[in-house]
Amino acid sequence: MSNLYFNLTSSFLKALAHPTRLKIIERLEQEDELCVCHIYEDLDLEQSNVSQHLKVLRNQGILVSRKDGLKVMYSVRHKEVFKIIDLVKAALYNQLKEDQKHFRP
Amino acid sequence: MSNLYFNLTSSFLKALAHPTRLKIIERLEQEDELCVCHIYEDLDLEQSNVSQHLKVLRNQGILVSRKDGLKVMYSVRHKEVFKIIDLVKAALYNQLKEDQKHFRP
DNA sequence: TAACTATATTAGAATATTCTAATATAATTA
DNA sequence: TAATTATATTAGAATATTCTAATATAGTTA
Repeated sequence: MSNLYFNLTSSFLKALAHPTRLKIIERLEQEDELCVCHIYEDLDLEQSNVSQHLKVLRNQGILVSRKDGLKVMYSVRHKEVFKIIDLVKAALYNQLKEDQKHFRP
Repeated sequence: MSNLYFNLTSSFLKALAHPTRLKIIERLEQEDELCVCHIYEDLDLEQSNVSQHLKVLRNQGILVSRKDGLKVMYSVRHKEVFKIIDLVKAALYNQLKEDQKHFRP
């Protein structure tokens, strides 16, 4: 595999690798499409901070946005993203399950 | 989902999100188990740099190591990791394919 | 046990990420 | 058109990541 591939892949993963950005993506799995105002109210975060995180995700092609009057509506571009996060969750679950074994009383 | 879950997930993703660490994991998919010396020679990197990256991956539970004389052998702990990276690759591929459409001459 | 080999750790500089606070932009409505 | 609303951008401080170079540790062999 080429250097380009490793760089693109790590950039993609880096964009996902932040608690706030994962929360945004989770909300967008539940709601399909949300305006910025709903996202930062739901997550109880600063508007500018959420805007910055949304920019990271959109720049990486993970989210798309469209204007709707004053609002900007965001949504996940490709559903694969949800699958990736689910797999990470599964991997973490298996790791913790195995770690637990070594602590049996 | 809890804050703990988002933090664990983002830590896991962050550990994967580096070109060198992705290269290490790719080599370990081809070879199953490798000593540090083979890894840094293959990737043409500093020994201490590779040791640091291996530490990140092991701390996150992505790699495991065992001693074999002077050498330390590393391997991927759970194959799910390969699947995660493959899915990222697929997502990137689909994104690029779609981007391409908008540049048709 | 001294020298050697493989790996790990540390310090510190360079760079990148993240947040807050302030400000800018763009669309809407009075 | 002025005020309002929703979002984006910027500056800059705080923190985190990454690399190199030097050194430490641990196991092996002469």
